[in-house]
Amino acid sequence: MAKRFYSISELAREFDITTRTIRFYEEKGLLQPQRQGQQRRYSESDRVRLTLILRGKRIGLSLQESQKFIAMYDPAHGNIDQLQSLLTEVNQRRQQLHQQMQDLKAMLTELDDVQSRCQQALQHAQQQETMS
Amino acid sequence: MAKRFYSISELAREFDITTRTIRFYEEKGLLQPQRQGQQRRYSESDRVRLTLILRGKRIGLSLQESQKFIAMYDPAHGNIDQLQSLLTEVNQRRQQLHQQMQDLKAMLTELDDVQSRCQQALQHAQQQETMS
DNA sequence: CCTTAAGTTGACGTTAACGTAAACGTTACT
DNA sequence: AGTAACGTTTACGTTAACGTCAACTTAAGG
Repeated sequence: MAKRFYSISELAREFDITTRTIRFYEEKGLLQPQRQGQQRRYSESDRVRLTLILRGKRIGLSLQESQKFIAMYDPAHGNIDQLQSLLTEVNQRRQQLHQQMQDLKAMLTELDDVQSRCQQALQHAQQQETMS
Repeated sequence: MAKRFYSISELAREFDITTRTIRFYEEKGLLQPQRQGQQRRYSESDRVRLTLILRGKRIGLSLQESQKFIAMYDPAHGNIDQLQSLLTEVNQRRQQLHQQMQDLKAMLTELDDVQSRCQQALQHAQQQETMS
């Protein structure tokens, strides 16, 4: 089984971020670790939240957006209206993510293009070099 | 054929951004429109650059990063060393984009999960409602 | 007891990416 | 001549996401 609890600097090392950053996330309401006296104790679920936040950052989400995403995941949506609005939000997010997918694919093929042209150019340049 | 030139507000309308934003991108060296007297005239290639910038933003790139991407695209890389370092940079970028792809896919499947659970809950809730 | 390592709470500083407002010029009606 | 509609520069304001101290506490080891 995994470890029961983590200290702040353990998490910082694991994810290669500073402790300041972790405390900042707490300040913004993205994490709520327990306390043992003064010190913060991070549970496995805190750790998961942190990975979600950082994944969000990698794809360009703001902390607020990541917060909303995480809120979507846990199942505490009581009445019908809430469920409805949650569903519409889910669909909006899906749209956005699909758009990002398209953008990523486009950029990747463009990179392929750059790469092959670049290699071509290298071939020529190196031939020139051996000629001189 | 497309239009020869665009005014700043035309582009602003088309891309749903402010003229301030466009001038800001110029300030940062991402655009270099011609001038006709005082006023800026944007060519088709300026317009393309703008779309690239905005696409970059959608996937979470900073303006500097977009700038580098765009710089990669145009073929003005003279000597061998430059070509080599360009190739390594291309590969780094590719890595990063692939990571983003993974992240996106993960989030999308999680959204699928949320959605189905959400619909389940709605079913139950609505049944409850007709019972009362 | 002293030091060292890790933790804590303020509080101010910084960078990116614009927003906002002032003060002004140019063209185009009417 | 007046007044919109569009453009310009300059400059200060703002928000997010931390960085960077400073001043303090707490726990562990020699």
